[in-house]
Amino acid sequence: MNYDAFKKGYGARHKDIARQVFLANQENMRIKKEKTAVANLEKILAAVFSITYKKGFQAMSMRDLSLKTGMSLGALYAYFPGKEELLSIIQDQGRYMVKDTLDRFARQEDHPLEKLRAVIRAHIFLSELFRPWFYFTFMEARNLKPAGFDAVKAMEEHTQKILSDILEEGEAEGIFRPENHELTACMIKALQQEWYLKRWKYTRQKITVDMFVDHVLAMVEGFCLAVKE
Amino acid sequence: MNYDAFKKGYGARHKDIARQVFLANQENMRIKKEKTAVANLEKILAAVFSITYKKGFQAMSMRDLSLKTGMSLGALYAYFPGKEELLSIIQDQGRYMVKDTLDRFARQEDHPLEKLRAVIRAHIFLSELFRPWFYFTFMEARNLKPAGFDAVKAMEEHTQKILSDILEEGEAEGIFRPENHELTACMIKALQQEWYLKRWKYTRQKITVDMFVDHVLAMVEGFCLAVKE
DNA sequence: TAAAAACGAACGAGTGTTCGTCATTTTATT
DNA sequence: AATAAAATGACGAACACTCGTTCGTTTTTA
Repeated sequence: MNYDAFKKGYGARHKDIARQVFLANQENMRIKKEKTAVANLEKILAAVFSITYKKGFQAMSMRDLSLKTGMSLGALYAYFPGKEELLSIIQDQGRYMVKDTLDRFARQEDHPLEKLRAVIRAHIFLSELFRPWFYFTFMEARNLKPAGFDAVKAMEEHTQKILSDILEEGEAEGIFRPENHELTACMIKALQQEWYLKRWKYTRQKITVDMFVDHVLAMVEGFCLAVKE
Repeated sequence: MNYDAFKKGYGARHKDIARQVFLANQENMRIKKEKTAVANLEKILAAVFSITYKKGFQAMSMRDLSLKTGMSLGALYAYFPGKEELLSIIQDQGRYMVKDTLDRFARQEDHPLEKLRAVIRAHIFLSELFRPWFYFTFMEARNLKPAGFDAVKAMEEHTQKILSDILEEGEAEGIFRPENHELTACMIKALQQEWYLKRWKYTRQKITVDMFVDHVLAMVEGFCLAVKE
């Protein structure tokens, strides 16, 4: 599966994500009608990503956000209780998207090697499709309150476990070499993260997602696969 | 070479780094005597790292810094022209340390495989020794002005080239497999960065630098080494 | 003509930075 | 060795500004 195939198969678009955000936080919003809420949330999210990509969430002022969205300060506060809560809302949604997708792709395959490939691919392709979300989630995690940051850590360890479980399973079947699978899972996660943390580099070097994914898979398989005698 | 050996062999300590910072920025400081300057710079740097690790540089106020260092607001401004310049000073010094060390270790070895190992090890061990510098350099890079950020990009590509050159050289000698060495260099850099970006994870899982380095090397060599017939 | 949504001036708290003043150390002179 | 003079460094109140947030009002929608 390449990126285009993934993109077509993966239903959700930016508007759908905005709708999910609305439904999940409806009780904290003063906006009643879904249509207006979703449309404006989409504008707000896009503006947040655009502004914070360059200077970070802390440095983004509500006036920046007002200017970028074309909405007034007062209007913005109808969509979220405060700046800090806006951060949590985005982080929560970002985590939900990743967890939901990875679990889904892990269940689709049966053979450990295919499962490993599917999960690694899904993560990188998803991070390409929702790059701003991924970048934001990583870079702004430390601005969360302790409870929020704990959720980030838990999520990191959850996705790590998905990978190490697959490796474990594959070792039991004699497909993968015996190794420190926890550590290998960490390495895989590091490689995945590279893609959305340093996109400027790959854009400049004209390296596509598909090339990147293939290289990651080659590297992981070269290390993990049991040598055939 | 393990971390302890690296640590002993690597001369510079925190005080020496503070001295380098003083000598490099002496003309912008109102402090004349080296001894006082170095002692206070050490306090300032430590305070900056301690504060920004949790909330980032933008969110650190000069009053936070004053409180943590025990120095008055007025005194702080005798050591750097302004908050933004303080950021550049730390970033510049961080880059200088990495470049200087990597170039040194690359020159020490002759055989491509040994050179590759030495450079990878040196980078990770250095990031362990000066973890706050590395974390700060990565996380606060986007707060720099365009010129500063360009320097960061150039540095990233310089260290990538050190690695890809070694791989190229090794391929010519038949030691390494023919591959997209640029991309492999990127992967190696991603693995190295993982160590200082997610230290909390490795501390919790009781994984030492030496274990981490060995795993990275095993992975890289498993992928790069030509198969012996 | 209500209900819903958007508006933006106003508020108090917190920001980076300056500068006149004071304490301390070094140098020069007796 | 004692003292005066000069240089150095530290201090923190004060300034102009920006921040997140509120709320009474106006505009738009149904």
